[in-house]
Amino acid sequence: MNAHSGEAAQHREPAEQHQDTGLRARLVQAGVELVGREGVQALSLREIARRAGVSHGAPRRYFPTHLSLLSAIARQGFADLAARVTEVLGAGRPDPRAGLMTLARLYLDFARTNRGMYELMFRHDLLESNQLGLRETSLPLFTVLVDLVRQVEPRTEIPPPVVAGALWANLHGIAQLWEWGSLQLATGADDVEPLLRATLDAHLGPEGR
Amino acid sequence: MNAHSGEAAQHREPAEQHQDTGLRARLVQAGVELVGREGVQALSLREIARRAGVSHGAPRRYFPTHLSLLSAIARQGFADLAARVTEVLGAGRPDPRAGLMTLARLYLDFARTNRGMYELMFRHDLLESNQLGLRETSLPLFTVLVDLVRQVEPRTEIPPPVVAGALWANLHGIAQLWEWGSLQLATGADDVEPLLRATLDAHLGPEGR
DNA sequence: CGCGAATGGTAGACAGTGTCTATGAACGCA
DNA sequence: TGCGTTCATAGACACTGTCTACCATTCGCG
Repeated sequence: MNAHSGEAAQHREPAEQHQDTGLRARLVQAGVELVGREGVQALSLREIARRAGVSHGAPRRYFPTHLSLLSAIARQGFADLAARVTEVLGAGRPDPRAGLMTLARLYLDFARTNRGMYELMFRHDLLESNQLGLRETSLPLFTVLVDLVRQVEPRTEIPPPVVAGALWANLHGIAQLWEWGSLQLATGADDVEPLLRATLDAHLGPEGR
Repeated sequence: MNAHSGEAAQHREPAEQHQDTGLRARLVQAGVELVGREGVQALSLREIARRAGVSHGAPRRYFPTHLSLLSAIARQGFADLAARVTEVLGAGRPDPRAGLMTLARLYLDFARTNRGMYELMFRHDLLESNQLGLRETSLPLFTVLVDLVRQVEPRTEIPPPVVAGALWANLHGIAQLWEWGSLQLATGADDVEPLLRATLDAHLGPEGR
């Protein structure tokens, strides 16, 4: 990520996460807070600039277009998600099956508690999808998923990347349809947990196996 | 100014599906064509009005807001999808498993060939989600899915609606991530078919079973 | 020290958007 | 004939993203 070593530290701040006073970082920060508080539709360029305390023309020096600013905000979201994953999975994790369950729950939880950000992260019409550094941010996450799948089921005719892809798509679909309310309406459920267990059982085989 | 001289709307029209000259239908029609040709972002209220040959204020009489017009367009999309499903599944139904495969393929094919419309149909920020008649349009489709699931696997501890919900979410996720290109990038595949088969096998048990 | 230049932000213009309101044309019906 | 309802037009308003002209610092370096 990053890709912008040139910008970051003019003053060599001691890397304490607090206040990178550069406007670039302030804009992203303002965008992150804004999307968290008011959702994607609040992320107009001018409003972000307002929250950052600058004029509407200021962001243009760092982000040539609105989409590039939104992309930077979304990139922050991917980074946060990845951080949570490594934080949770980094600690000793003997059982890959349990790890996958944790990962799945984490994914859905992230989508639920960061609605706006999650929506932004998958609104390809708002992002520079084909730009370097965006999908690449979510790729290592996917390899983590593939590795876990490979561990939990080393022998099957279906290649682990395909299983992982199907599982990811399933989680993504659940996150989206659940937030939308469609799944509640369709299945009559009010808790996503059974759906989640059914999904993991489906892709990985039943728990006991 | 014109728009009225050449247009006398009361000339009989034999109810053949052709040209319901009412402005309301013309606007929806124009929107459907527009989203099919140029995508969701082309669906501005003023552009739709332009394509329908009326002023930008005209739609307001039939659709109080932009979202209500977009909702009507999306509703047309749901209707088209439902029509395709009943058309394909309506004929002799020998094997529910094959029926589900057909349904799944149809779903993905619809999403692929009607990208803009499919995107619109699930852009809840562009639709009056809690309005009557929208999610209800997709509900019968879901019951069809549940019925097929119930037939193919009558005994399992997981309730058929849950299996159907997970399957639907999976298809939706695949459609979305595939169209975005994420799944191709992640799995390295260039054909969605293996993913589709793996998904059905996962939720319904392996083919032979 | 001094001065040109680069850096980083402001402010205004422009076309486009959704919504609202005032206006007016055409028609049905008494 | 005249009135009222229906239906579309046109303009205004507050936004939006982009572009461009303009300053104000600050820095490099003679």
